[in-house]
Amino acid sequence: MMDSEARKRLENAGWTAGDAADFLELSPEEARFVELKLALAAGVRRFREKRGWTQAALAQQLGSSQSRVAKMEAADGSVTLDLMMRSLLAMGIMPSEIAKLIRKVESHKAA
Amino acid sequence: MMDSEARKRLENAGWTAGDAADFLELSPEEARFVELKLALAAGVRRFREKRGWTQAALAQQLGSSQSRVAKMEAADGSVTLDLMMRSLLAMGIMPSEIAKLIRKVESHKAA
DNA sequence: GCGCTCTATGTCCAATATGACATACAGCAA
DNA sequence: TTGCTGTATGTCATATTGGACATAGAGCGC
Repeated sequence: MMDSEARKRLENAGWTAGDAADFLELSPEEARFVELKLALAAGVRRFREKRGWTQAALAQQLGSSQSRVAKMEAADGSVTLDLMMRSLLAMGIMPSEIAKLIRKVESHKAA
Repeated sequence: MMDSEARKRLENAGWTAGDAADFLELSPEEARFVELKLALAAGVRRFREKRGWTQAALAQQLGSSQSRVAKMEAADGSVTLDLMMRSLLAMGIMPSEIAKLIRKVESHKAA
């Protein structure tokens, strides 16, 4: 019931360090969700830099702010998947590319 | 392939911010974002039914409620991608399967 | 050193999503 | 018909996310 919610909130407070695989207390679904966010966050940064855009430029494209973009790329707990997806789409990334980012998530799991 | 169906559901979901939903007035990014949600919503329903779960059962797994699951499957505008992703993961769907759902969301007819 | 640009982090509060609840509807069986 | 099960839809109080802003840090050329 509240178990996953509470734990998610808890983890959100300090999950910016390192690989998602070391969250030993997370259930597989929770771990995958976190890894998903990390993968998309990394994707946003990668594509943005590839384009030579600043965070402020992407923010403007999104109608958001530089600080939000920074948090997003840091996979801050206060940033939703929605914003990440919108960012990728705002950079013209195709769903097939997004799918690639997601497909990579399941690979590394044991810890 | 499912353009008209997607559009119908989109209209049913009351998707645009202002007037009656019209798919064709959305920018390409906005349209892709909506289609992404539609695809994931359909995926949630498909996998749930495949498993023989009721909406209430999935809701319990999620720590959510039947009404929210119903809205989610209807791609209601009040439901985030986060909840959809969590739902898929809660059903044990692998990221590679989710990637498949997303990969299918390629471009629709340009305005 | 300074100044400039880009990024990180933290705090506001308005906007939005949330679960819970009520209730209506659809289908089916007795 | 009634009763039961599952789904749809609307509302609401509370929780969470949003953009905006301030500010600090990092890197770089001068």
